[in-house]
Order: sequence, then C-alpha cells, then structure tokens
Amino acid sequence: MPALDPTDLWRRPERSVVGPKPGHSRTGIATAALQIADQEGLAAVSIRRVAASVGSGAASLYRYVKSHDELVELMMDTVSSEYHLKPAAGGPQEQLLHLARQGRRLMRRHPWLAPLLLTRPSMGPNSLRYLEAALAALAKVDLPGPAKLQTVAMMTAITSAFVQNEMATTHPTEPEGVASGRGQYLTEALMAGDYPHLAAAMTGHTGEGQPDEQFTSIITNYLTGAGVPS
Amino acid sequence: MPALDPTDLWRRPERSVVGPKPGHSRTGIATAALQIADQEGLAAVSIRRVAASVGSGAASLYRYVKSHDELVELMMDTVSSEYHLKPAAGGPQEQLLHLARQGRRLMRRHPWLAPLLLTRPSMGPNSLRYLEAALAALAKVDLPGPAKLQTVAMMTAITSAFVQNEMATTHPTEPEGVASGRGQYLTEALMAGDYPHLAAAMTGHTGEGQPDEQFTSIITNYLTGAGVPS
DNA sequence: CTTAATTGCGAACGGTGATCGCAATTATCA
DNA sequence: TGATAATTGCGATCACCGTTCGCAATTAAG
Repeated sequence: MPALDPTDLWRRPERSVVGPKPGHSRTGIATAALQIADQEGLAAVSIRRVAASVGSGAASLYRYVKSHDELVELMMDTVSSEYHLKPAAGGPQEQLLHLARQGRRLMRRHPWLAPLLLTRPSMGPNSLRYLEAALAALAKVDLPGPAKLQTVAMMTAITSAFVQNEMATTHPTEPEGVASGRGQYLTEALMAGDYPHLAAAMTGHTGEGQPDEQFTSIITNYLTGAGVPS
Repeated sequence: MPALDPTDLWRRPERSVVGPKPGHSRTGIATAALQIADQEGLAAVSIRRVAASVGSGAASLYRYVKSHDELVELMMDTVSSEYHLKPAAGGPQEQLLHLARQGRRLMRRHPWLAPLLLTRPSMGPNSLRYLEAALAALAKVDLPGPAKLQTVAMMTAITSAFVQNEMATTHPTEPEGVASGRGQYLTEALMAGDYPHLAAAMTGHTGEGQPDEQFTSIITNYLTGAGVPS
C-alpha cells in the first residue's frame, strides 16, 4: 500500500519516516520563492525558477509541494509569520486597528500579497493565528459569529485596497518612457474635455493627511460603522 | 514608413483606412472572450481559445489586440458598458450608493471582474464614464480632489471584497468530495481546540440581515465616515 | 542483509503568450 | 485601369509554463 498521505498541505508531514533524507526543506523553498516574488513579482515565481534558485531539478520540487498553487499557499502562510500578534492595549477597535496596521505593513513589504489576500484567503496555521487574534479582539463584542468573520474579512480587504492604491499612486511602477503607453488615452481624453469631473479631481490640490492617518481613519470609520466599540 | 500607431488600445483606431477589411471586430472578440470567462473563468480565456471560438487562427487575434493583457483590458471595458449610469435621486451618498449597487450587480454577473478591478483598474472609456459619474455625484462635496478619487476607489474595493465574500460563502465552488482537501486541516485544528475564537465564530448562528441590506449599510457607513453627506 | 519506501530528476506532454514571414487582399494614387 | 503600398490572416515556430512518468540512488526498518 503506497501510504496515501493527506491532500492538505498542512496535514502532510514534512518528512516521512523512511527513505533518504530530503536535500531541501519547505522553509528553504518558501524563502527562495519569497525572495523571487519580492524582487520580481509573483509572476516570476515558477516551479523551475524556484527549483533553480534552491539548486535542484524542477521535478524535485514536487516532492515538497504538490502543485504551484500549494507553493503560493506556502508562501502566504510563511509570510504570515511576520505578524506581531501581541494583543495591543485598548478596546476592540484599537486592537483591530493594530492588526490592520500589521496587515498593511506586511502588504507593503510584500507587494504580491495584497491581491492574493482578497482572491485566495490563506488557511495555513500562521494565517489562522492572525484571524484568531482578530476574533479574540472581538470576543466581548455583541455580534453574531458570521458578522465578526465578515468584519475581519472586510478589514483586510480595505487594507489591501488601501495599500494597492497607496503604492500605485506613490510608486511609479512603469518605466516612464515618454507618456508610458497606458494612460496616453486618458490624458488625451482629459484635454479633449470628456470627463470634466475627473480632470478637476486630478488637478485638485493633494490631500492634507499623511497616509498613516488616512489609513487609521478609514479603518476606524469602518469599524465603528460595523458596530465595533472602542 | 510603417505607420506606427499608438501603443494605447483606446487610441488605436479599430480599422485602418487601407488594406483588406478585417474579418472580425473588437466587440466580436470581446463578447467571445466574455462568454468564455463567464462560463469557465478568466483562466480559460487564452488567445488560442478565443481565436477558436471566434473562428480564426490564433495569431490572427494579435491583429486586434496587442497582447493578452490588452484583451483583458478590452473585456473589462466592454463589460463596463452594462452600467446604468443615470444619476439617481437624492444626495451624494444616495447617488454613490446607487453606483456601488451597479458595481455589485456587475461583479456578480461576471465573477472574474471583482478580483481584476482591485488589481488592475480599467482605464477604458466605459470605465472612465463610471468614474466620472461617481465624481459628478461628489461635485458639490467639499473634499480635495485626490480624496474624492480615493473614496471612489475604496468604494469599489469594498464592493469587490463584499461580492467575493458573498459568493465564496453562498456558492460552493468546490466539488465537495468528502472533506474537500483544502480546509481539511482547518476542521482538524478546530476540533483539536486551536483557534477557539474561530470555532466559536463559525458555529455561531448566522447573521440576521439580508445581503442587500448588509451591503447597503456597509457602503453607507463607509461613505458617512469618509465625509460624504447624504 | 533484505526489503520497502522515498528522494532526485531527466525526459516528455500539452498548453501558453508571442513573433516572424509570407501569401492574399484592398484602398489609394498615377 | 493598373501599380503601389499597407494591412490582414495565419501556419510555423520559440521559449516557457505546470505537471507526470519512470528509474536509479538512497535510506530506515525488519
């Protein structure tokens, strides 16, 4: 009997009890993949690329990870170990705000994370620890369970959106040739007089608040609206 | 001189003035791609697949669309033509709420849209028309231009997150074998007693509100918090 | 020492986005 | 009415992708 092991990454033991000892490890593979993703984006994280970076053949990676999706899952949970989950001082709102700040920090450090968190929530131990911490902050709040879950989900979603907005506006991700391809139509349409309100909004003076304060107020506003007391 | 045309999809004329008339059209290609995406997901929308669906060779598609990314851009803007942008009655908040509802409708109709809107905002004419309508609703609101832009962006982000949440919980996207692979660890960990707050939240009685009312209240709460008067 | 399981991995399969070159088509100009 | 120049359709091809298969090498248990 070929020892059918669980389909779930987190249930599967890293190393089986018999056979040659593996030349690599999950964390080694994960850190290699993380480095690639941080530097060249998630699209650069291919099985072959990670394998080469670790120093093994491409097919060997499948001894550690069942699919490319699982590799991403592993990356997400590995990066989730960077959370500082010490419960903050203050009421539920302050504690959740602290967790949201942690999320923002993580998404800024690893730009590939933000889109993923919305599409494909991670279910690994570290990710669940974060979720658990958030729910612990809501323990004494009088809200039905699913509502609490939704509140946390929306909070990270808002964080993700904020970070992506933030980095898109401040970080010139494009090579900036002359008028970098994309958006060329925009400028033309704006000068042609279509979208007058858009033109007005874009030429308007920049907002007065620092991004940190903006973020704080957005999260706080959402939480109070959702019924989370301070 | 080989008539270098703009790199921008929306600036490039659909058909040049000389040469044989194209056998296909952007809208034809777009609708074919849309159908595939709606039925089988965005991942199924490959150049070859769309070409076959339209009845042409794979390489021919590049006469209408410069890259796969541009195809997606085209899809996003094409689908944005389904918005009902008639200004609603009421103050800024009601008008924005109406637009948010439109967004939710669209994202539910085309599940592939929600993740894309967050990662890769569309800049086509129809998408810009939506943005323009939102900014028009904010015309008389005393907020700096960038703040208005951010407000609209956050609104659609919240909508996207809500829809994805909504469809993930109600729509069993997985084949549901026995304990469908993913989440097997979760149930085990829950029964083992880790994540007690999570366990409590998941076994709690379901929320009382209809999703539509939930959505309305979330958007409304956000808008009032952002300083948008009703 | 035998046995059974596991590891590493080269080779291969099917699919992907994208490019190139060429024959066929067609509007404009002489 | 040609002749010209640009454009279209597209087969062939390249590089890369995720994934599977089969096999030699390795190692722990009996």
